[in-house]
Amino acid sequence: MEIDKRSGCPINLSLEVLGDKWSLIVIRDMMFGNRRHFRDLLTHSEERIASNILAARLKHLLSIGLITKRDDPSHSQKAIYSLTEPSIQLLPILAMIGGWGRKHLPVTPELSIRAELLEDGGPIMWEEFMNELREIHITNPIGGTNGQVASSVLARLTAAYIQTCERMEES
Amino acid sequence: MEIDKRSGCPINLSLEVLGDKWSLIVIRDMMFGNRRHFRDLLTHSEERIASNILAARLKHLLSIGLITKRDDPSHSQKAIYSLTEPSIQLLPILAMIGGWGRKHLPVTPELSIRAELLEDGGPIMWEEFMNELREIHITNPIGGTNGQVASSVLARLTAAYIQTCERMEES
DNA sequence: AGCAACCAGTTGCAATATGCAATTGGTAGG
DNA sequence: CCTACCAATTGCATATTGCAACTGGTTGCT
Repeated sequence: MEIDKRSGCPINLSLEVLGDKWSLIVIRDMMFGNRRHFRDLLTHSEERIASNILAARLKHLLSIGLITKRDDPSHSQKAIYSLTEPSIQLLPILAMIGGWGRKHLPVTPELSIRAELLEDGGPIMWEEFMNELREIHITNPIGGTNGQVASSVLARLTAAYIQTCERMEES
Repeated sequence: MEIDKRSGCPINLSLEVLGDKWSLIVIRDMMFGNRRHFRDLLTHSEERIASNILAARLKHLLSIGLITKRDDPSHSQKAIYSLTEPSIQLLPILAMIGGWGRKHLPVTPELSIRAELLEDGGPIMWEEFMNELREIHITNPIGGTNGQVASSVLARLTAAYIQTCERMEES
């Protein structure tokens, strides 16, 4: 991949790690769409990522510790990808990037719901959400896969989002 | 360049516009290093961007309205690049990206000074800084080029930064 | 047992983007 | 007139992305 080390500037290093068109999309889907399997990330995303690129991104994110990979006990060849503390701490940045895009770019209203909720919620909601993510991805990464999560913020966000996605897939 | 429109999601659109390895670096140098000319951006940056790539990025940023270009009255073929309101509003995001990198990546302490000051300053300082940027880049884009700016925040930030850069160029 | 559907990827190949060095046409100052 | 500087551009090698088809394996159903 890329291990240039162009400079040790924090912004530059962050960009060397996350500054491409797909890494943050993958993290976004894991974070807000609760997508934890290869197939989920591949097919249920708006942007139709190609399988080889998804594989490369996951490998890369894995190698720098932004996600982890576990076997899914329910299916011998299924893998569960989880966020880690560093990637969970990207939440405020993703929230602000969404807010910026919503303000300055030609976004689709339906797909902006998530960004809008996050923006309205502010730092307090972000903290709450991050705690839920820690629970789901770090404390109990296996159980969090299916729907038994009682997390209110994630539930609120994904409900609106998944509904929209499915509505758009039909049409 | 790229006008895919993979989806209208705010995060995705932002990434389509800024999700590469150089665009935010250029904005960073204009914003925090007060670099307004091609030559400045080309040679006085840590990461040694190539001239063709810098030209392509500037053209791209220009085309989407994140920067503007004016003739420099002091030199007929010199151009002054300025930030616009949308790119000035990227400041909090750059500040947070810097903070994240500082926390999770192997940054160089000297080059982290800027990110540290920004982080410590918090949203209040960001507002102040953004107002200074509006003054320098929008209200009075020509005069702001050389050193007569009395802006305290920018002065504080760039002083530490430029000093470091020069120290490193010597060695 | 047999078969279709699903699983996480991999492969080959074309299209794009990036990185580097050299060069361009023009201006400024001495 | 000559050197230094200006904002790029060109040609060419390498790296990354994007697309479609395919792999080897597992699961659930009948």
